[in-house]
Amino acid sequence: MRVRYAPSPTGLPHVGNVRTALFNWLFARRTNGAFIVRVEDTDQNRLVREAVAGILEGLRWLDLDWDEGPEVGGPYGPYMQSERLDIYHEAAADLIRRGHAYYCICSPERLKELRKQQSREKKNPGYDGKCQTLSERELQEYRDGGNTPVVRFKMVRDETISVDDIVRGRVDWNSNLTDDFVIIKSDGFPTYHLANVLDDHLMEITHVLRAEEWLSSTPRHIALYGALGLKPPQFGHLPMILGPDRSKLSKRHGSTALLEYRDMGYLPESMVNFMALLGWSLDDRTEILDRSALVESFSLERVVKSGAIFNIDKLEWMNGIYIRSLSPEALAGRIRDYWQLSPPTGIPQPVDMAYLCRIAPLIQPRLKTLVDAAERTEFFFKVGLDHVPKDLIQKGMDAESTRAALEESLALMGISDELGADRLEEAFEDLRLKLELSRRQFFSLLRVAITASRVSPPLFETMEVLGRDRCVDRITGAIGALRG
RNA sequence: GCCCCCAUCGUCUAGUCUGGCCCAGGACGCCAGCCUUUCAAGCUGGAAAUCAAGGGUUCGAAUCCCUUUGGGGGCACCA
Repeated sequence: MRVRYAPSPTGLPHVGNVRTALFNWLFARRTNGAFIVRVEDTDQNRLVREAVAGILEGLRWLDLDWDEGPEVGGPYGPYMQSERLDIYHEAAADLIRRGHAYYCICSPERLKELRKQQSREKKNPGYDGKCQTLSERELQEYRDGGNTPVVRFKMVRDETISVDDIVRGRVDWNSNLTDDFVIIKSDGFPTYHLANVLDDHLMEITHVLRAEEWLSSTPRHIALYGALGLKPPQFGHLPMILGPDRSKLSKRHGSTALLEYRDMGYLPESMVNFMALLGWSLDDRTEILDRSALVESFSLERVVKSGAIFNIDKLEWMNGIYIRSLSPEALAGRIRDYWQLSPPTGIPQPVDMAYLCRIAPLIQPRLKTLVDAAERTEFFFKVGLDHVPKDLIQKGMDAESTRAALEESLALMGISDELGADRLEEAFEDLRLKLELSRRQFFSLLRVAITASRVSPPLFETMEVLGRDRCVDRITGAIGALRG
């Protein structure tokens, strides 16, 4: 099996696009086939130079490796369509020679006028075939004027074109509903239809798995394969990914580009798992499937037909699952890498990895994304904390009793060595009984003293990781804040 | 306007081919409880779908047939 991902470098690919790439990749890996990346850069106007790099970076982030394509090459290259123009020209010339295509010199103005008239008359928009009867002399005159004609495919007439789509079953079209479409543009570049069909054949693609938006141009492709004397590949039109309003996903729906999700602190493994479940499922219960489980179980038979809304709440949940499945060291590594990508304001970089590895298990169950790591861990790194007296003073207490409790705590820390969480808890529990405070009162004020926040990871584990000196500093700071 | 695709909880989906195990299962989210020094996590429970609607076929239909409605995609010298 040979499948391909054929992005056009007009910008950063969005998640729908990448989901299609993922399904192709999964199918290739599942069947021990080949996954090919081919860049469809035939539109010179919309071309974005850095786009190819962004596309490949996205694939690498998700660890979707390609067997042939940019950077890795392969026996069917080049894999950039802009480097294959001769192939398209030759094929177009052959189609013209055999009467399947013809030159067209109609101006954009005439085509626009034609469409306007057609919509006025409530007829189907489409080229009327005027240039089918173009004479050699007219063509020559056009060229002498410094113009380059386009080439149109002479669409077959009075036929039923059908495809046996892998996910949709059989679909039929009346060939008369498709007009004579352009296959070579006036700038000499092929249109998608020609380039795509030719390359899929030349690269021996066996299965074309693409989004449903392509379904309606499939009759053109099949007609093209026919005129070229080629056997079409198998087609499978995948459901689309939709915005919350159920329309085709686009920029106006907010974050749609794949790499934005990396920037928002999502793990690539949760992206892969989540996207795989958009339009595919294993069974009636399995939600968590890592890449190897996906490769093992993916099948086109279980792809659904209807479009799916990208539900970020579920992604967030799944990201939490994957974060919790990491070892503390691995999580610390992810956080460090993420901070390298977008440095947090309150935490000096580079960060002490040994320390971060001890912090990691404390925040692990509390993270939804890697973004959360900064605010959750900031107090571990800060030198002077800003204690808010009103947060320090608990219900049923006043500044004086709070200060007294902190003084006692400070004394307790002062006499002890570095202690583990369990020993700390025992010691402070004894102190609490002596002070006749409730657990809520005492541990809450201690928590605020230690972290300058009412919310934190478990208190004594936090204190253990911070170490005696930092704890002493913080309690001292808290006492100072109460006085000021 | 024309062509094509699709239709199960708010969302992702299982079940549809091979009618009965489905007065519809799971997950996210939501609500409640438990755990608990905070916040999470975890555990338990709950609300949530007249299976888009209507008509058939059948002893029996989410599943088969017909019609309707709704949604989406496409109709470029864009992909």
